[in-house]
Amino acid sequence: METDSPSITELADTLGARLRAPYRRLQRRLYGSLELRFPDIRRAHSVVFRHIGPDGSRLTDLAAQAEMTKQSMAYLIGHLEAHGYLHQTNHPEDGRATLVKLTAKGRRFVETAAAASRELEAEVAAELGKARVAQLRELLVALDQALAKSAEDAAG
Amino acid sequence: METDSPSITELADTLGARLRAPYRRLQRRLYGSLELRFPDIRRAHSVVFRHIGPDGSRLTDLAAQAEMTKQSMAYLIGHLEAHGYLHQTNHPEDGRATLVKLTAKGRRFVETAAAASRELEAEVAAELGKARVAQLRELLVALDQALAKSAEDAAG
DNA sequence: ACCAACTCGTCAGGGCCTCTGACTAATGTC
DNA sequence: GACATTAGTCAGAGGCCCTGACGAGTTGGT
Repeated sequence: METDSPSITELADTLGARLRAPYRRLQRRLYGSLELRFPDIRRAHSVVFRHIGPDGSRLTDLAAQAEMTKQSMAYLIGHLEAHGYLHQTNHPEDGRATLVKLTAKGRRFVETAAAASRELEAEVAAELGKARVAQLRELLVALDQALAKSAEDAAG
Repeated sequence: METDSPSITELADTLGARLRAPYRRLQRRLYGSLELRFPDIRRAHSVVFRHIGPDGSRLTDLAAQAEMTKQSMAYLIGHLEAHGYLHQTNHPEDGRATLVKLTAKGRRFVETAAAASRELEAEVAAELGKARVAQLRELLVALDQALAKSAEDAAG
């Protein structure tokens, strides 16, 4: 209370800090609105829903897309299957593989999350105006590409 | 809805996804460049450096600013103290409290991280141009405020 | 000056999420 | 058919965050 001294790094006003603040806020709002209806789903599970294909995906592919180990992905999938969001079957073309698919409940979650996301974005648009939101989106895509490009240059 | 695309949610093109991509990339680049020189420091520790004041901070204040429990903050501080980035002393004005301060090594880390951040940002500016980076910053601040405001409205 | 209420930080314990290493079973290659 | 590769599992560990309970110190009312 007494030492209200300003933090060190936050003063640096890095681009990362500027990105982090709204990202965290958005996350909290979104998961906050979903946790009542889908209490089994936690943040870690979002990578599964983010990458799973409409016709199902292999565990290995999901793990690769999420940039995590197969074991970790299996842990997440196990939880979601136990709670009825996914089901696993033998892959029809590869006896080693499993095919992970959304159940009806899983699809319902994805749709609810998407709707909540759209609603949040509408609130933002009401504050900022559609034009500025569009501009922000465009700049974020450009930023991502710029980072990808300069990473390549650094590696090459 | 029944497309052949590899992902479901990523298609939704949410603002969160647009924010996440460059944020993650930035994080990876930044921590990647630091881990060789400061292998003891992991991502979880960043909240300590982010909030610690130039004259030190109390554990309780750091925990509150990081929005975590005092126990969790103590865990992080313990690690950083063990590796020489922080030191703890009795608080001169409150016998219950400790004062957590950066050591010289800790300050070196903060400065190195800030420099790496500036360098990354320069690379981005080289791609996008200074004007667009400034515009992006401004929009990110506006977005954060918009989210804060609409959260208030929802709560009130 | 006292005592109750509060606050600071710690100890103990647990859960979630991710990792590494070792393994089996199925597939692909020669 | 022999061998390397790939899909996924089992076992174990560590990192990071939580809750609950606690002793020590501070604060405010009387």
